[in-house]
Amino acid sequence: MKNLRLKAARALLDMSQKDLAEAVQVSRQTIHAIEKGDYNPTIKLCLSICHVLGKTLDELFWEDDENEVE
Amino acid sequence: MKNLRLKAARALLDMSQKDLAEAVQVSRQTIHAIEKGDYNPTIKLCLSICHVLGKTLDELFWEDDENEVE
DNA sequence: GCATTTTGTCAATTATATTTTACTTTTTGT
DNA sequence: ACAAAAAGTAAAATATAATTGACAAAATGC
Repeated sequence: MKNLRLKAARALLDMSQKDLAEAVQVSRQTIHAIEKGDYNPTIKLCLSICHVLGKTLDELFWEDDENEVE
Repeated sequence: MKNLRLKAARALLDMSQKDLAEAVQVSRQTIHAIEKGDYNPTIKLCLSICHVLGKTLDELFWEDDENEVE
């Protein structure tokens, strides 16, 4: 359920969870929870994250079995 | 803000709001609100809708100014 | 090894997505 | 024109996304 693509995209820009959280104006815990796969963010937040990380929805949030863990 | 692509994709399959609502197990009002653009659904619900309608997240929920009204 | 940053985690609160019921307005078919 | 289905709308209740604060564990740099 982990979103490793999000983690990777963030790493590619050398951003910490805190950096991303501030960029999209949510709490650090929210970013952590999304990466961990604990719960489902709103589409609005997903879009904000995509814009900051320079990715599309399909690239970060489309789910095929290839891109997930656990 | 209206999501006309969702409406169109639904029309293409000859599904009513009620049909789609039942297929993704939410209320008809939720589908209506999403099409109207009133609020932001969760990514999980967006993914369910995509699967039922045979579209990707980018096709239905990516926002460039081309695809929206008002 | 030590200090600092980053990440992981938890509980309690707040904001908001979603439901339910109910009613009105449009659309569609005959 | 009429009936039936579909779509639009609204208020109150419920479920859950997101916040906040605080602390522990792991990673990074010196």
